[in-house]
Amino acid sequence: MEQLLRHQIEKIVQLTDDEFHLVLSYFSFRTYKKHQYVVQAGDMAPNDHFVVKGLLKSFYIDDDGKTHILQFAMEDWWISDPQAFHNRTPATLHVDCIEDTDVYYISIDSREQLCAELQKMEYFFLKKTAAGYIALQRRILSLLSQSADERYHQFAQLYPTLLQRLPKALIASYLGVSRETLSRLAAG
Amino acid sequence: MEQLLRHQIEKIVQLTDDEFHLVLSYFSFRTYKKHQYVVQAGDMAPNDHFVVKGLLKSFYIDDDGKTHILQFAMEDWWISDPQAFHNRTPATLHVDCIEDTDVYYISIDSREQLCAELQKMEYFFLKKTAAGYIALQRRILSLLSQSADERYHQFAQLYPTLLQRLPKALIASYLGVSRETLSRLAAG
DNA sequence: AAAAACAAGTGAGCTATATCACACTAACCA
DNA sequence: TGGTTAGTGTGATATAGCTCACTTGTTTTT
Repeated sequence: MEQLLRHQIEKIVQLTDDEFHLVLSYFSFRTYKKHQYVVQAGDMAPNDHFVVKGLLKSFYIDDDGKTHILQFAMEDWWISDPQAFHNRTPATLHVDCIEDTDVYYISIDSREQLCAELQKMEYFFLKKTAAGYIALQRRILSLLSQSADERYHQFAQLYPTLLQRLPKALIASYLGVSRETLSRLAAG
Repeated sequence: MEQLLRHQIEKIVQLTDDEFHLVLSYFSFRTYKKHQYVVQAGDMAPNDHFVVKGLLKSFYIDDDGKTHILQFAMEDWWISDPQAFHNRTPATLHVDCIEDTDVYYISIDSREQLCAELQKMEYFFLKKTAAGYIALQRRILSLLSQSADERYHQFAQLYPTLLQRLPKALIASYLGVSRETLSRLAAG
């Protein structure tokens, strides 16, 4: 379970056993039930969460009360309200659990202490954030250039696991398509 | 001119004169003419560019030959093909100049050496990348939840300078709207 | 075991935005 | 300095995707 986190870090920087135990000491572990909220808009949300088991989503509720999904996170992924996390401001997003979920989480303060103590962890977080940035640019490009149908099929190809584990209505909300339209696309 | 770069860094970390000269020694300076390419899709593009003067765009050309603008950059902004930069792979985006432009640029290798030598610069780049990530999330949200009209007026409010300096067709491409539709929105 | 809530599909009509076509003006450059 | 190209506006028509309304099957909940 810890190994999942260690393995993820070691894709980018190598750690001795002692170093990994230092890293781990800055994290906490927690369990959530399906439907439980991890972050609520309006509250402070100073933690970033590494998913060990389960499935979550982060989403925004707009002025018309419509829900828009920004991110899913399953095993080996991270999730938070990044703005609330980095700027220490109240959350504007919600994060909740689609399945029973286990996470390791770390506060922004702990993360900065950890990076000060173990320099290569700052390199790790920099690489991780840059990779996230690139992924978001790709998603913007797909929203700008692809039809609903193309986006759906690309999603299906890219995340076959999520396709199975998620209700279609959530995928629709992530892709920026209505439930009904996605249902018609999925058929063809 | 150097001061612009120094000032931007010092919004996040403080530097002594010696430290700033060290930082600057890792950058190079270059001038571009309007219409000149800074990055061409297919080429290696290992540099990130800090704009001292001028205006640029990064864009993707899709399979139908349509252009989609990912980013503009004017004074005090950074621009690159992030994927090509971070992963040292050939570019998939183009970057070119909308006006005559001056930049300081740094290669990924130089940046990593600089961070190894001056730890707080790694903190600076981490913060900068995180801020960029948050901005992209906001843009995704606006693509998911807002109408063309709302996106245009939000852009106009957020970037009044760009509104004046850019041809409307480029703004349309950035917002994911046709030139004609944007022209009709701009009127109302 | 019944009732309620969730998930998925589908028809009918509507609307925001795209596309195509043309006109006009201003800016650039040979 | 006159010809070409860039920028903008606007009408007419087409269409992808939305909304609303209903059905049916499947999990949860009690």
